[in-house]
Amino acid sequence: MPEDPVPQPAATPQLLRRVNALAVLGHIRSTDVATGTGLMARTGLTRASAIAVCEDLIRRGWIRELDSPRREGEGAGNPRKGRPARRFELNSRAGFVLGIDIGAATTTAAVADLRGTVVGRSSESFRAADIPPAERIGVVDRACLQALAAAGAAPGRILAAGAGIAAPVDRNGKVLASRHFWSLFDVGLRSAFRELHGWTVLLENDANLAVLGERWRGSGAGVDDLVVLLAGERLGAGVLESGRLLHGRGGAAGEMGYLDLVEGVGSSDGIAALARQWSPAGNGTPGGSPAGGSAGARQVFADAAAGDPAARAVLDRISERMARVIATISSFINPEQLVIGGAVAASAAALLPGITAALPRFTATPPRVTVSPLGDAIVSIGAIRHALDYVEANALELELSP
Amino acid sequence: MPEDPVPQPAATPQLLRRVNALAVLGHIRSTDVATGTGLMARTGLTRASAIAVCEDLIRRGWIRELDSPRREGEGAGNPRKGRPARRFELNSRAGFVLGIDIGAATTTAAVADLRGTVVGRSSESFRAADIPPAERIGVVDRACLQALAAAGAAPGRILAAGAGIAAPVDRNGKVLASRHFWSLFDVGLRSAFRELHGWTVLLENDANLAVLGERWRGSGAGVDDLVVLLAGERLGAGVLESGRLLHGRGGAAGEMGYLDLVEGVGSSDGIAALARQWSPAGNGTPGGSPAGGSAGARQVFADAAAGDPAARAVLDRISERMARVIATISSFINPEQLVIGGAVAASAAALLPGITAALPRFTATPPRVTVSPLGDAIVSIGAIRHALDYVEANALELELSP
DNA sequence: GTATTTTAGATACAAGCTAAATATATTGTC
DNA sequence: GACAATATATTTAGCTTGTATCTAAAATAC
Repeated sequence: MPEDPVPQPAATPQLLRRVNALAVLGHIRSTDVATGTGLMARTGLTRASAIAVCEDLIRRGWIRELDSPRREGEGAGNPRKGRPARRFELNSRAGFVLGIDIGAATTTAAVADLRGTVVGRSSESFRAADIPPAERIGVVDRACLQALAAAGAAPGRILAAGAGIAAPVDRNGKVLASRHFWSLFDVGLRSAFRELHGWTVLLENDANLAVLGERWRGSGAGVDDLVVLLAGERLGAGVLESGRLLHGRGGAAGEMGYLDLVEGVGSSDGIAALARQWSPAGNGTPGGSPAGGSAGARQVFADAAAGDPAARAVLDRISERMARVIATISSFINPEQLVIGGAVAASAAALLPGITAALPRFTATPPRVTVSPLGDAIVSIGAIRHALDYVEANALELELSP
Repeated sequence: MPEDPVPQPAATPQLLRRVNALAVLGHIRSTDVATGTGLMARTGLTRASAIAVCEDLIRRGWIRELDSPRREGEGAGNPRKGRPARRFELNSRAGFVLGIDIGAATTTAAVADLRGTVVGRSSESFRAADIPPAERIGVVDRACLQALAAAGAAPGRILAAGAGIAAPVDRNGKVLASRHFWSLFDVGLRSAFRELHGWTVLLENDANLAVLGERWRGSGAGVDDLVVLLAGERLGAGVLESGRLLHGRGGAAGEMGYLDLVEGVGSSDGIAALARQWSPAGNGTPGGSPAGGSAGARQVFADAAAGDPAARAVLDRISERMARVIATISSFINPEQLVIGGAVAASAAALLPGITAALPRFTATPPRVTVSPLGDAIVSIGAIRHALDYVEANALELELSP
């Protein structure tokens, strides 16, 4: 007999405390030191409620009260007279999150505290391409444990782990790819980490995490309609619309593999190939034989910077192609800003003027185009942000270990 | 002295009633007749609370109680024994909404009750292209008042009006287009209708409304990742991701004007032009001179249906182009389903097999492709849905006039 | 040392929900 | 036709979380 499920549990008085506590916690997180008066202003609660909520949060371990009566020179907002306010601050080491970037060759894990400060980081490589699933998860696990050791945090203190892979992941964390070894990180990683350490794993597409990271700590700070082109081994887009990640039906939003526009553009190998293809026959680059991979791509950028006209021409054409890709994105998504990130980002600055110049020819609403300052860490930083989002939304349901 | 604004008002006990009342109202809306026991099951409330909420909703005018003790043969869920349940139903004529489709040439207004049943409809044409703003709003106003008269509803009973225009509209209802006469419907329509009748106008892009309508009453019923290609005078896409409309920064998401892929495909004029361009030199179509506009397009479809090979070839090429557009959308949005709507929809059924066959060549994640059954009403139905969404979300803040 | 100012803490009370006990109306059975 | 069974309604008490208001405390300024 199938029970009628309750779609939304009834709103009980406890919901009020939950809502208000999250608002209070959010404000305390956003500021250095919070006082009752400050909380009243930002949350609309009365002092009595605000302080009751704080005491609740102290009991749960999320914040703590400072005992020193008041620091001098605290700033403009600090009144000179009156009874000193009770002061609360985030207990930023009440728990930690993991941000994991699972690449095809290497896995990087970073540990961050509740303020998002990275306190440990470690990488591990997959030795062979064809290792059994358990081994793969073992490699990821090792990177995580090393990062935890570096952070001096026990595994039990991890509140959530964000993990990015280079494959479509739907809203429920299910991996769509059937081709690669990625499919093994789906149920496998989640259940393995839950069993091994009790961790909650939030699996996401790497480009999606990149856009979260870029908005948080990159050049897209605070932009709610933001796209990151993650260009490296492959080209993927992470899309934020109105501050929300786009997934689409099967998590394949931003998967541009089939776009012939994209061909070659946006991956190191591809750029090297285009350079070979587009260069004058004999190959005019002084760098010698046109190497493939990132070395080849780097060579092209170096030659162009040195003034080599052939290399310049290659970059111009790449810029134009890139502009077309960006314009196409703008047609469907209309972002305010687009960030180029990933392995190509380092050299992408050279492409920026060309892209910006070409864009208005292809779209009426060109986004601002920038290059990510986050480098290799873009996905792991985004994974941290993703995990923190989860922790912040579920703070009152999570138990902090002492 | 700038007051510190309260971002989110504190959650007070009244919020509980609000949340629970909306849940109850939602269930009553979804069913024919609701009882206390049914509400308990769906909302998780206790009987006492459920009935208290109902009495509140009755007082406010949204629902009413049926006096007849119980209808016989009510259905399987109706128990045979026991004290008869109090029975509540939606007061579906407690208020009305307007759905307005403002086209370049014609404005159509539809009046619907709270269940979404259309109870009045009317159209008005813009006589000249260059009429002053006030006139334009007057034409729209006339269509609305005629529809209201047909519905037998007083203007004061309109709770919200959804209005669609063929231009980008951002999340705040601001029109982006500078070129057309659309920009005049921005602040103008809103303030005019507020002053004239006290109506709240929700302005939206027409394709966005179309996708809302299509999910509600079209072939995309219940699909949360849905795209509508609105093809007629122009080609625009309305995108629903996770049940939410995509706008992008300036409301220009789905504006494909600049995409050269799109050229010709998806508008009647364009199809006629392609037919002329692609037909064998002398023009093999028996329909005589290749007319432009929808007549020309219709001719191509008719010829193809009659077996004319040249016309067939034209349709094949159009199908392939259409498939490429759809595949590009899939790369960025990855919808579960894509619906072709608008003036072209009537003949688009002939293109469907070709599109469906071509799609897998261009994308790994092809959406289901269908043709809208809503015809010309697609935008106005979507506008009704949009207005109803607003009314349903703000029911407790809206005052019902008796 | 006293007034002023700012915050804390305490008390009273209101809204909304749950839970449990009691009351009521209908059907089915003997 | 009385009575049990059943499903629902209604009432009462109590809990949680708020607000509002009053009083107390602790600092600065003069």
